Amino acid sequence: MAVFYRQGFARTTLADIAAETGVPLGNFYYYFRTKEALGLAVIEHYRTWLRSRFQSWEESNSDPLRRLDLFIEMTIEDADRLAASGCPIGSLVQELAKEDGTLGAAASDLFSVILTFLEGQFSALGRADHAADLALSLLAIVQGASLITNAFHQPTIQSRVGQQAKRWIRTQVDSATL
Amino acid sequence: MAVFYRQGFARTTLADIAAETGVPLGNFYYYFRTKEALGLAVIEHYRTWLRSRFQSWEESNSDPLRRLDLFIEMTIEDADRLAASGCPIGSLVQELAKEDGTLGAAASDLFSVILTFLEGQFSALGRADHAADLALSLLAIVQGASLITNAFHQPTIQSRVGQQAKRWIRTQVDSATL
DNA sequence: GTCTATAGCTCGATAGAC
DNA sequence: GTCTATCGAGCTATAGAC
Repeated sequence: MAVFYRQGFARTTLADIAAETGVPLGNFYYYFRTKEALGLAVIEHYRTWLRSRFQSWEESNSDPLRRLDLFIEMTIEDADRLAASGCPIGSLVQELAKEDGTLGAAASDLFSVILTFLEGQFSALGRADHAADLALSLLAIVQGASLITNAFHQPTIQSRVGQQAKRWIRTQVDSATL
Repeated sequence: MAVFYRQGFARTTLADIAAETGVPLGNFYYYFRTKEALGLAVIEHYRTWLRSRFQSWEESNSDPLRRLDLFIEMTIEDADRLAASGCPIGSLVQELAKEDGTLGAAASDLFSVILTFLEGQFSALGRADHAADLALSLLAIVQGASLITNAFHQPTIQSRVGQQAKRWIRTQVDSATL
């Protein structure tokens, strides 16, 4: 996962992973039939990681607005990694979306998991009418921020855009409360 | 440019370009010393294209708010291409940002060109205080939208997020006018 | 300047000893 | 199950005829 994240999927060779893990090259093909299968396993890991993250937020926090803040703050706390290699999920989606097939669909499905969570929070905040649009916009701004953060290798960008996103959410929620 | 855009830089071979253009493989190395030099030429083309686009908007339209709308509408009109292959500039930046060196820096510089234009419009709208942050946020939301649009291959996503972005701009500008 | 052929290398995947 | 050696395909880049 670490090597795929740092270098991207296509640019990472099995020899790279073998060197970093100490696992001999041939062993991978005992557990994974192809490099694509290895990629699918990584995507599956991200999926379960996302689900457990969201579940823990929903259990430990009853305020939907606070949960949306946690989502944004997570990316701000990760800003150093984002500046170095971008969002691990976003760059996976971007790289694999262009090639059709199983891998691209599996990666894109990670966005569905995120969108479902965000939509739930906006609905709970009284914006069930446009929850889907608001979720799309929030995911877009966070993903775009991490792309720019990575492009300029400047962690502060993620934080600056993140603060704007928090303010934007409040304008959307306040207009519903009125 | 078309093949790089559809397939990405790394995944595109010179044989692909030769097949699509009818230019024999060896000829490329008469005009470009390496594949990287060919990539730099493509980036340079995008840069001049961006500059002429922005200049034409500034000449034909005196309202900065209208110019920001034009920027968003451009991505909406391009939604079909975005759904198929993502933003040509954004995917270039994403792919090349991870590898250091000339190519990544040149690609990221395209974002600087866009940000400078957006910043100018926000400043003209009376938000000189936070023009840089607003420009970052607008670029982020448009780039993120195109990533999601591409991930799900659904052109409508770009339009839905674009409308949200237009509304967001107005809330930022109105608060300055008050 | 244009084109063909191919060198030199790297990668994913496999064979087969242990 | 673990590991080494290597095959075959495909890539960038070059050599050299025209």
